[in-house]
Amino acid sequence: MTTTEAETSRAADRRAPRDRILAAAAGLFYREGINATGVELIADTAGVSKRTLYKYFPSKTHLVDQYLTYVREKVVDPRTVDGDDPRERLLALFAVSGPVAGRLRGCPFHNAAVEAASAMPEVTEHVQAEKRAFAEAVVELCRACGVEDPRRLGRQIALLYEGAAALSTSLDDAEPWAVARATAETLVDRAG
Amino acid sequence: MTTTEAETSRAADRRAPRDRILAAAAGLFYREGINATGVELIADTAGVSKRTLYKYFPSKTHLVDQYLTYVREKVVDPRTVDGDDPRERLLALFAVSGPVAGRLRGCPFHNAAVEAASAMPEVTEHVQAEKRAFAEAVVELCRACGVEDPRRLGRQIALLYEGAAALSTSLDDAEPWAVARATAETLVDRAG
DNA sequence: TCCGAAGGAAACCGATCGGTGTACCAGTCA
DNA sequence: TGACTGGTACACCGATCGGTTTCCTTCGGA
Repeated sequence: MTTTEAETSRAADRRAPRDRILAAAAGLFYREGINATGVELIADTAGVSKRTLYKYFPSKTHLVDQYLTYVREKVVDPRTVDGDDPRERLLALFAVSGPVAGRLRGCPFHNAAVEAASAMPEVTEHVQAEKRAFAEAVVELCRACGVEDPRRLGRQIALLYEGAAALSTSLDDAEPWAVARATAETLVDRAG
Repeated sequence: MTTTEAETSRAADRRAPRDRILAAAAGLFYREGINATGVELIADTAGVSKRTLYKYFPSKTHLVDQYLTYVREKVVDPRTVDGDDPRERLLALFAVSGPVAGRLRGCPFHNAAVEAASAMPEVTEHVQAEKRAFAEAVVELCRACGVEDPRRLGRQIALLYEGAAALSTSLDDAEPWAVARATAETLVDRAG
């Protein structure tokens, strides 16, 4: 008991702050935007002093970068979706991601790329790599469906995904996700 | 001669500054991002003093709003594309807009919505209205094509357009535009 | 020739940003 | 008990932002 407490407290106290900071940053960056979120607010939200934040993340840009890595593991990812039927796994991409209370904010990676613009080029590269990996995973999933031209279909699906994320944000309406799913269904069945 | 000179000089001197400011702001907002562009840089680029800029635009937010109005008239717009064949007019949407030297920056409206985020809610509304009008115009074009379900096809085309704009930005590659065009072609012919 | 409005240059303002430096405090181990 | 470690609280820094004000020049019209 005491040993367990000691262990967890040691381990938790050493790792918890970083995770709390990352979780706070993720929520704020995504909902409020990267440029609109100051490091002080992140620190306060995480229940941590600014000094500690800068101990774990040498700069805001590093924090943004780690945020993207962090969010990749939480977001609907073709490599993460499990199930037997590859067709179902493919279409599962178009389930509106998570219980999005309030405003739809679209793809966090694309948003980051837009906000980073010419500043923070490392963020731009990170997003680029992520999008490439995503498209490749979709192609792989299409290959598992046994369609004739998985590369072609995969790019189409990725395109629909991106369009749904973007348009649902601009319109603040989830309908594009449904349209995208229906269109993807059509394309998949046609390509079979 | 003198009257003409006097007239043009009067008219030009009174309207030129505003247009120059708007043009400068449009280029900078689009290429460098809205938040990353300061009003001082806009004024300098337009060859105008900050004082004059604030004479024509009472705040940066107003300038952003006018920028969106301004860019709508310059961007490929389904209501603007002329030609006889509605099918060709529809597919013309997917020509990469303009001679985009350097980085692809996607849809200026969507970018503005992302950058505005929770700040500048009037910009968000402006973008929302624009996207709705755009989608409606695409549906109208689909109706002119005589397809069975123009609403459905129109939303699909609008989705592909948005996806191409977003994905080409994230990947910094124009290929999504070609994929979108090809997919649109397939959908149009299928829906005929 | 004088006048008055318009505009340019630049200082200035308050706020906020990312990032540091410092002094203090709570546990832990010897 | 006493040093060490990691964290907090908070003032502080320089830079930059959106926006304002002041002073001065210019130039068209009576």
